[in-house]
Amino acid sequence: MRKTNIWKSPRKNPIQERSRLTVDSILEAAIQVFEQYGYAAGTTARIAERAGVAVGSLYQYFPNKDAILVALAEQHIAECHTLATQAFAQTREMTLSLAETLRLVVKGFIDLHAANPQVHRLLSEEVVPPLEVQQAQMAVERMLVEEVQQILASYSAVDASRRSLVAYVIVQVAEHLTHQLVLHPPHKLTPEACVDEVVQVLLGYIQQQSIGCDATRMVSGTQ
Amino acid sequence: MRKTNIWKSPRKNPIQERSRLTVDSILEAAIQVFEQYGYAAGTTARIAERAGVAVGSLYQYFPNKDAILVALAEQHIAECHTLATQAFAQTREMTLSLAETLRLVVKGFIDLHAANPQVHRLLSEEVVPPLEVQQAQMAVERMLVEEVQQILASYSAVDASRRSLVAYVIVQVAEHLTHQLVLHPPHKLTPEACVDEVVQVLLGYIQQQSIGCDATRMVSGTQ
Amino acid sequence: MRKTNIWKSPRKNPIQERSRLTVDSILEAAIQVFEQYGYAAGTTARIAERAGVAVGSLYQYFPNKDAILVALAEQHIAECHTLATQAFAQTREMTLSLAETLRLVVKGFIDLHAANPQVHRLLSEEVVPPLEVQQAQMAVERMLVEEVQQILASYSAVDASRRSLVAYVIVQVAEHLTHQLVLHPPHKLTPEACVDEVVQVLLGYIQQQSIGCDATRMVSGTQ
Amino acid sequence: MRKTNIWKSPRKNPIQERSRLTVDSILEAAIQVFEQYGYAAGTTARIAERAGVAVGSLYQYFPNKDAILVALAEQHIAECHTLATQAFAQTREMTLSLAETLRLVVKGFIDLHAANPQVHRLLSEEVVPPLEVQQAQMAVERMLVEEVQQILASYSAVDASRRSLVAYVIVQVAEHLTHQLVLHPPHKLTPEACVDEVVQVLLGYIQQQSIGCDATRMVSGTQ
DNA sequence: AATGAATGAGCCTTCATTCAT
DNA sequence: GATGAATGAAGGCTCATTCAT
Repeated sequence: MRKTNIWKSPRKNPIQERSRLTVDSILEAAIQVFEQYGYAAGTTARIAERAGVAVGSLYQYFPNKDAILVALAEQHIAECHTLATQAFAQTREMTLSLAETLRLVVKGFIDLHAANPQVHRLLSEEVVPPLEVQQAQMAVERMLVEEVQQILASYSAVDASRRSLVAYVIVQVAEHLTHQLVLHPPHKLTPEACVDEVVQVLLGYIQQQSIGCDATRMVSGTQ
Repeated sequence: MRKTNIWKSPRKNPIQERSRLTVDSILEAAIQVFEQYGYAAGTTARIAERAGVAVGSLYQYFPNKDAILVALAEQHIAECHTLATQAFAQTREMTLSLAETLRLVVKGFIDLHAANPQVHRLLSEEVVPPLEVQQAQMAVERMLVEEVQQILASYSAVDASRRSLVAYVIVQVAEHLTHQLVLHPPHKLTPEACVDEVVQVLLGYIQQQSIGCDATRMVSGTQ
Repeated sequence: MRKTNIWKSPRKNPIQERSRLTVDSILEAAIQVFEQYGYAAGTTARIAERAGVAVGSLYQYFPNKDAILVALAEQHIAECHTLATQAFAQTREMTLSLAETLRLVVKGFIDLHAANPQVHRLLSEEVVPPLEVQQAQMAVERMLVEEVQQILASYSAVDASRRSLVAYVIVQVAEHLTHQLVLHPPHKLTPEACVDEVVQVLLGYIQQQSIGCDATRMVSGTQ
Repeated sequence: MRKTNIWKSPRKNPIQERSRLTVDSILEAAIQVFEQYGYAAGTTARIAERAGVAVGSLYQYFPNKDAILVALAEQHIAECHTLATQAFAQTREMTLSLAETLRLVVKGFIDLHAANPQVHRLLSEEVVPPLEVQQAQMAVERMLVEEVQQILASYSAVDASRRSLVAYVIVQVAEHLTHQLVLHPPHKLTPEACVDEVVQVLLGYIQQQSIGCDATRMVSGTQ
């Protein structure tokens, strides 16, 4: 993945019915195989076998191994985009407290990760995807940051000058904590308790903003 | 890495001067090569070449490729342990506000990651290390959580019943944010400003604790 | 061969026509290459080259180098079994003198060795085959000893108490002499003359039995 | 061994005391290592280690790995020559029956093999030695055949025209049977009983000669 | 002379990719 | 379009041999 940077787009647009089924089964098989063996050791032969097709057929739809990962990435990113859009739409439709809104957002993040933990892990950790995919990932992240920023604005929770930075940090924290949660769920903690905890982190951070900008000074006063 | 789990210890103990030099150059080269190509594509030939030795020499000191990573891991973990111990020792020696203590802790985390960002990334993301190494990693994390817990206790900042959980979350957040900071330093933000931001997140979370346990209720009341 | 004792079964069952041809050409090439270079220096690359295929094809049908030898062994042992069965069946169908029967048996042994002298040499001398193959070899030998024993019984040539031992010795002698004959045919001696000689050794040994059990005493009396 | 046919003589004649000790320890170690790992897998490093010297020292006395085997061979062949000469000298000094003489000869053969079974196996089976060594081996064998021929002559046991052939066969049989005996001693048979058996084979064969030259005719007459 | 670290050709094996059927 | 046998470059690793110390 890192070595060969030849990322091409799928060879053909599978319009026909059977083609689509084949492509889907290959992608599904790829997820399982990459999860079980990792990307490097997840051979095309194994993917084809699990998909129930011949290697040759695999190469009929994907010009090379990397293209499978790209397809997976694009699919995953699109899914994320949809999920995020829906979640934020909800927060706008309903009239909620900041905490409840945050809970909804965090819930959305968890859904994002739960959708395909393996693919997400693959893309965010094991592999360095092609620029094209990286940009798509960053676009989604930018969108998340912007949405959070709007939420902050709508609640007048944070000074405008810091809103962008705070939103970025919130996305980072939410991203990592939910990621961790989905991949390594801590026993002795119900999913709801987990969400509560993440919300507390974010809420605490936001409330901190209205107290003062300089952490040291702020806390000094507290003591 | 995932497939073959044969992790052995180094072949010979490099006592002699020349040996140590060779081993060091191999480890240094390995870091660079793994960083540039990833673990799977980071071939032993490339490592040897960059180290300026023959492959044979590499295998004189490491029984196989995985052993190089283990050596790297052990070296890195030891370094982390030392760094963490020192940082926490400082917080105890000096009389500081909670915020200042947190800043010291965050500074320690950043040093931890800055020491060998690539190796850290390799171990925490790309690769599934042998149990032995995993346990060492977990031991360090447990130690971090415990130290943070003691800090919380010394400041009576968090209810005893939640202290352990809060400490765990703090370590997670600090861990990820500093990791992100070191690997992808956001331009338009000085390092100090970064530290401030992380401290605010943690501080906000901690102060949240003294207000109420249930985030929703707590915030509802606030509004 | 001695070091790594990982013997697996062939990777896939060659059902298709082309596959079988490839497998056969590989086995044939292996015989030649092992004969010319010995097992250790008979590299898979050389075998593939002589077989006119790529190394990859070799590994499509054999999981590793040892598996080739195992296949060779099994093939050879099966051939031996068939040959031996046929030879002994002949001796039963026809009414022959002991000498003529022995000649038939010796002829069978020679055919056994002539079938694949190189493979036989490989298995019996150069290499330590896996237990599985060893047992098959021993099974064939046991069968030979038993058949010879029955012949001895049918001719009442040897006292029952010594029949088993004598049969064992006969097989040993026949085995080695014919082996030697096929591999290093002595010039100045026609094949028939060779057979005659072996038969004389065996016949002499058998006739010795009816004279007396103690060689020394027996011969002393003769002088 | 088969691949590289570069057999040179030892680099230097170890006259000095310490040198001889080193050479001897290397040869002794080589025997053990070749026995345990086989020739191909018996590395020079292991030999040196077991001999308690550095690899470099090994190469001070032997130009390459094969040279060690040659030295072993020459040593072994010389030993065989000595042993054989002594054994046959005995048969001449004493006045013995043919059977007793044969027993002495067989005893000699066993001593030959018992001296260094491993080296003998190595040379006669696993490895194709250089022409030089092969010739030395053949010279010893020729000597054995000649001695046996003289014994046959002295006992007027075999017609002069067949004496050479019979002697050759006797050596072959004795050679193989004793070889087998030493390497795979059959349980349920005392060493003495083994010797008896071999003597019987040989004696039977010899006595056969005085009956008739053509096995078929001879046996036909018997019927 | 002795040492043992260094060397690198060469071995076994894998796997992405192609192409005849 | 589908198949899967064939391909061969490339990777991990070994070990006979050399040479600076």
